[in-house]
Amino acid sequence: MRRQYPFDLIEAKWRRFWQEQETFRAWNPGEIIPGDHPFARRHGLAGEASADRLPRKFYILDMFPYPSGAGLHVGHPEGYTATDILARYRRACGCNVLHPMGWDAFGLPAEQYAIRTGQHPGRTTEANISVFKRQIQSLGFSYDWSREIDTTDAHYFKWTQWIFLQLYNSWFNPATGKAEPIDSLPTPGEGAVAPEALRQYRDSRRLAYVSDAPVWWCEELGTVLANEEVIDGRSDVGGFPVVRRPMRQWMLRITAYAERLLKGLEKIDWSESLKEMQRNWIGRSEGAEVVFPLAESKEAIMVFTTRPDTLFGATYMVLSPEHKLVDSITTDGQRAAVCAYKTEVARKSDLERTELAREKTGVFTGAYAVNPVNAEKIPVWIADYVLASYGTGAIMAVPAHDSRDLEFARKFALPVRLVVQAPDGRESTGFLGDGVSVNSGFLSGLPTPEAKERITGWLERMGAGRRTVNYKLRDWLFSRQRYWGEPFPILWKRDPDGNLYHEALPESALPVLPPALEDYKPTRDGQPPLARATDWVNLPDGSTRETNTMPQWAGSCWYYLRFTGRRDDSRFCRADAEGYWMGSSPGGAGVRPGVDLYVGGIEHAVLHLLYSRFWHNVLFDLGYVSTPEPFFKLVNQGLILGEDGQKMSKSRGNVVNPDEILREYGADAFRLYEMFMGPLEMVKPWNTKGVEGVYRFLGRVWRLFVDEQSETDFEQAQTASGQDNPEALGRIKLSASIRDTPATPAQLKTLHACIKKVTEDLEALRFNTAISALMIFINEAIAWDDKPAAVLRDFLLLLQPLAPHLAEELYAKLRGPDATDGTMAYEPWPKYDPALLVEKTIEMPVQVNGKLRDKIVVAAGASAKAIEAAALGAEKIPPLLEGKTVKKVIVVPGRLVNIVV
RNA sequence: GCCGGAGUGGCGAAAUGGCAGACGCACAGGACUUAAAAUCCUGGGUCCGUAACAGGACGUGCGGGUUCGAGUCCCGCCUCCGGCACCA
Repeated sequence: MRRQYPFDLIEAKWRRFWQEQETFRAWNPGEIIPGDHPFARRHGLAGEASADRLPRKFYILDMFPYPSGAGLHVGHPEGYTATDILARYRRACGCNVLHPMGWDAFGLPAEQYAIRTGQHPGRTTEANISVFKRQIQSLGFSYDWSREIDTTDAHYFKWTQWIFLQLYNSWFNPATGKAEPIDSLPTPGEGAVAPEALRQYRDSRRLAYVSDAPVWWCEELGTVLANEEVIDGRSDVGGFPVVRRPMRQWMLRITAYAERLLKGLEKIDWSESLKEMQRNWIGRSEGAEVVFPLAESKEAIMVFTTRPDTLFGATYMVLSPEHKLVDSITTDGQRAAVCAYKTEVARKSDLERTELAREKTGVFTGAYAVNPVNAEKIPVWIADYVLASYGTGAIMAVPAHDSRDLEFARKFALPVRLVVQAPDGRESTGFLGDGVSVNSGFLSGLPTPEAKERITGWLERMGAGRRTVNYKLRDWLFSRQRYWGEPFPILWKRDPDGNLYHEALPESALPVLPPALEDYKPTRDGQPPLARATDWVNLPDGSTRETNTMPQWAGSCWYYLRFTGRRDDSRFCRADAEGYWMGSSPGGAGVRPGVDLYVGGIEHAVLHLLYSRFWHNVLFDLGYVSTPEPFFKLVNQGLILGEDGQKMSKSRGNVVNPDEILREYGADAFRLYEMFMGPLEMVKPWNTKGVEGVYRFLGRVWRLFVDEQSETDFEQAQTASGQDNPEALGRIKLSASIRDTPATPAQLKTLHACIKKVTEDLEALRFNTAISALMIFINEAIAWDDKPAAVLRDFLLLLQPLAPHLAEELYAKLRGPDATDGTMAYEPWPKYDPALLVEKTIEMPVQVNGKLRDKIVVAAGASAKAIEAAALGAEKIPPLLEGKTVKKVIVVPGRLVNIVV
């Protein structure tokens, strides 16, 4: 295929220009803006600008990538192109745009590579970053590179460690619903408390705490994982089996924020599906805790239920096999069976345990509990369908109205008692919804919601239970047994009695750098690799360093805050910069709280997006940030599939490398195609033929502007010299058909229809239809004999966000050699004039009984009556009405006429 | 099972309740060319029909409904994609 236009020279030229001129540098309040910067010229803002003088801010953020060794694939630039178009559009609209990029570089692949090669992961990370950066820059994105971040850079992770210290030094005060300094935690009881007891009490309340509870251990990866990283009993990364195992680990108390994380969703502009995923993960359910005393002992079983109204229907109870009461309540007669069952359950993997099709299993403990509502003695079983990790690890079983309990009751011949009548009056076992209580003593006759109220009140008065809310969300397991992550700023010490305790390092000790290691390999027993660096671990005073590292998510929890400034070793971010860019300080009307637009993949729905909201809430409570939510509007770009419609993967061999596309068609065509494929949020297959389509469009734009002869001369000179000479681009002349002539009404209409459509589509992120509007303009304009320069100039302004290199080159030609400004990036966005779009005459379809039969042409302002008359008189209409009576004529002026017979 | 999202030509797709298929790909025909590529022009949902032009019927996953009028709204299904799942 013949080259459509010299995109390689044009694109290289403008990328260099933007870089050298710092065209896309974003300006913070208080910074000195050079007078010759196009931003200063546009806004008349040379010199120092305070926040209230700067224009309205717009913060457009991409989820920063993990720089893998494989380089960029075509999925990365999809979101980046969308955000770049918006960033350029907002600049043209007059906003101060923050559009940064960085590297989320701690993580497993670099470490695994280090294990194989013995090379320090920092070196591979550096190499990968430079590949990613070159690829990303080759697409002409308007990032402010002066704010680049690398999470593995000590200047950055110093502040990740610092935020950990803030978590460590805080507790969640339920009375205020906020995080507060740990020093403010009231001491328990009266009078003086022993230092040892006080320390333990505080440690049990910190937002970062140590726990010995069972955690997910992945032997293959040699580390523990968070709930969010385990999918169907396997690791999210690599798909290796994980097992439950008690280990001493650092946890973050995200559960304290469950309600806030839920509530916060109401105020932000995210897709309903994404919000729903977070809601499901948090898993709030309202219900009651009910206490069932045991018949033969002083102990009692606490259960959680969302259906306290069915208490009269509880015919047995079930403890999870791990429940702490199991051993003490089991009778001698049942002990052998219970032990055997527990052993069997412990042997099973979690995958097997949660196997859905599995038949229910369980064993009777021999014990009986007393139903508080009717003093009935009901048997206590253990079964693995009750999970230790949810609620209280015990349930009251109401087989008539719970499908799992029913299955279990049928298998073990336990009684089933109906206590809810369906709204249609039927009484049926297995009815799960709301109805009316029956066979339920003082609840009988009450609709379910009222019955719930009544019984909960009764339980509270009797001291047998209380209203409560339960969450599926678990605390965040925050430590990993890996090398390539942030070390914890924590020391372990022993008190005079020999008890081990932890202590935070002071801020002055940050950053805590990881030690040099020969061997990065994780261990099979969970001993972190850092423990091998004995010189690093052991301090002269006898204390030892924490050897776990933070998970990959730590660095990405707050990077968007770091972007609000440039490198600053004295604080995690400046309050004035944070206030301006996160939108809490003056910056014009309509400023949104948080990042204005955040674009990234859906895969982080319950990982990064939940974790960073949690950190942000804590930082907000502690007064370090000014908004409660980090990301105001969030959009997930859809996956790009291979040409075969399958997910791109190395093994399928359907991966498309952007470098090849760029070489063949250039960055502008690549950007345009990624956006033209379809709506941003949809899943869509790649088709390289489609790139040719938009490439041809750019060729048409080029040929519309340039003089054919001068371009032919240019091409021949290039071929003759055998090398690409960027200077020669200047010899290509504008087409003689472009003149400073006034535009005809038809030309203006074409232009303003295009302005309207592109403006509306960019506002709504409909890039595919914005591009088709540009195509329609070119298809018409290419036929014009005289091309008014002013019209084409506005067209280039519309093209600039989407295909910036070509637009800049043609704009420079149009402006002529005397023009002073080097870039069009800050030229004001064109406005459309609705008056120019008004038609003098309108063609309207005429339907008979809803079927299109004819068309009429009427004056734009024609009355309904006149339109009706014209429709009835239209050529093809009278024959169709013959012998029939017209019942009604619907006239929608400007739209259509429908004659009903 | 539950919660989201989607289903429109050969393909990617477009359509404030108002002419279904804009724009693009692929395809076919033509112009230019010694030829090809590139470019430019033309065509196109399906079926019936005609020498041709006309003309007609059907058509947005399926079945109903509301409406003068439904791809769009409502009810009931089917299929695909994503997420959650013995969560009491």
